Amino acid sequence: MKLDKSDFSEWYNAITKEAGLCDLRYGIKGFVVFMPWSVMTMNRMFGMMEREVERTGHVPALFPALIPEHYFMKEEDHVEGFVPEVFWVTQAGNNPLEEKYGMRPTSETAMYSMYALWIHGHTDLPFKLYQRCQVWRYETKATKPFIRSREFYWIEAHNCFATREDAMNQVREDMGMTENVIHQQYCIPFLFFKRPQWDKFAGAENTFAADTLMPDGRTLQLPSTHMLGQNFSRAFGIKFTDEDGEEKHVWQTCYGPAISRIYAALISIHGDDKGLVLPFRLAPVQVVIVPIFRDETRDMVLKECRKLKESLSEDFAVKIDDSNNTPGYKFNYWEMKGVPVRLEVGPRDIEKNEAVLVRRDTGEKASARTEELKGKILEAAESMRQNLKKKADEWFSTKTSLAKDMDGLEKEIEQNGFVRVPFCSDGLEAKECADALKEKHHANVRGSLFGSDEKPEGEKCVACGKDATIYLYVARQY
RNA sequence: GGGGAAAUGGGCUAACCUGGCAUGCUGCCAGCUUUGGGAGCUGGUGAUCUGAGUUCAAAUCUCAGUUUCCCCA
Repeated sequence: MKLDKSDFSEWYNAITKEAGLCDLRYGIKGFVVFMPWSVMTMNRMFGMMEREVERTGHVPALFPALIPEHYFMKEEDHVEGFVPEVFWVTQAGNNPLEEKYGMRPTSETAMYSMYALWIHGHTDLPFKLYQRCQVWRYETKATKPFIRSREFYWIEAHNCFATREDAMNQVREDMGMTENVIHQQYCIPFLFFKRPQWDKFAGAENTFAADTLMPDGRTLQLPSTHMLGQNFSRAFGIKFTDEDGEEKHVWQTCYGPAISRIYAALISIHGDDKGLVLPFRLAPVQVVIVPIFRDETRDMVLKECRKLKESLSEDFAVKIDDSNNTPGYKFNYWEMKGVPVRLEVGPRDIEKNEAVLVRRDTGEKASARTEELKGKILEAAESMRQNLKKKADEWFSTKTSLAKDMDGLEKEIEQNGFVRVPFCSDGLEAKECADALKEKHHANVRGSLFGSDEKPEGEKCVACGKDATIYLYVARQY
């Protein structure tokens, strides 16, 4: 099987099949079977993200997957935004239900109906809860495994605070978690944008989203964190008595890293023409031992491999490939799977008390003394993490360009990536301008760069030509 | 949301135009054999997406459905 990443769409379809990540043959549109190799990595991703979420004071809970319609309808904007993509349960057994139940597309309305019962006083705050679950959305856009499907797997954290300021600090903490895990550990680069008003989460005051880029230059939204203000707390009656004895509505935030989608970015950004390249800590098999033997050396070599596996298993996920395939086949197979470290062990190595260590990212081979292997593997693991991150960051940093007018935008958007443009506003009144960009250039406004206070001076909006007040970033989008 | 293409053993595919025995590779199973970059031989296993229509006869023609892929919004 020949992979060619220069045709990303083909590469992506091929790798999901060849590396055994998912099976599209289930037969319901947008519903995909995730297979062990992807699930094992996503489990590790979940684990790291959950540790981070708990480190920052969140506790876990699990809410029902079904949401009664009347919960769903409480917050007006939320209804408008989400109802078109809800799957509804209308019948149980042979009996039609009196009230239909929505399969959660996100859990605000499920969780906040309970929050209203649980939160009473300021000592209950901050209130930080998360759950790991799957959600369902009736997507009308083209579905693609992991990138966009009608059922996906995520973590959602839902927090309540006494003040707007506390809530805004949570938004910043969410961004920090995203940096710590998704950038530092998954080695995926992104920019945080403040979404324009016409593209925020349904029911939120403001939405901040981490956008990465796929190899074809189109952007993919990773976690977003939302400043909900008091929209939901008013709709659901989540109130607390403050120190001053006054009853107030809580200020809320929510944060949603979609692990299955982040996985799509992970495999796409790091993969190459030989297959997946997995960061060491996310690999289901971190070290694969390939024994090399002839008939007469077979038993001896396998015995040494087992000894080696035993000595390394305490620290790493190790597998011996003792199948009857040839070494070349095994090399290609495990490279396709993205296993970070391969150890080749044959009679020549055993004689010298060594093993050949091969790292997946560079293909570099080096012999190492058996007793030094653990250290060498740890070294390679850290070096690969840094290398993957550096490579991805460097590529990503070249993918933002500038344009001052439509002609410039037309030219730059063809190179793909983000294009920074002067814009009249990011308020609702500028939606028409955004629609114009979408129509003319298939370019989506992603928002203003968070934390940047760059102001255009004397520049005109690329769409309407009025005085520009803000720089926005646009990109073609998944 | 609009348009196009496709669907044949587990995977890839031939046959489809011009209706009549379903081809090859790969995988899988068994045996032999083989191992420092995708080995070989022998035997075996396994398929026309679903439903309707036309016809003596449908993988092939017609219609509908489902799913997948591509392009546009």
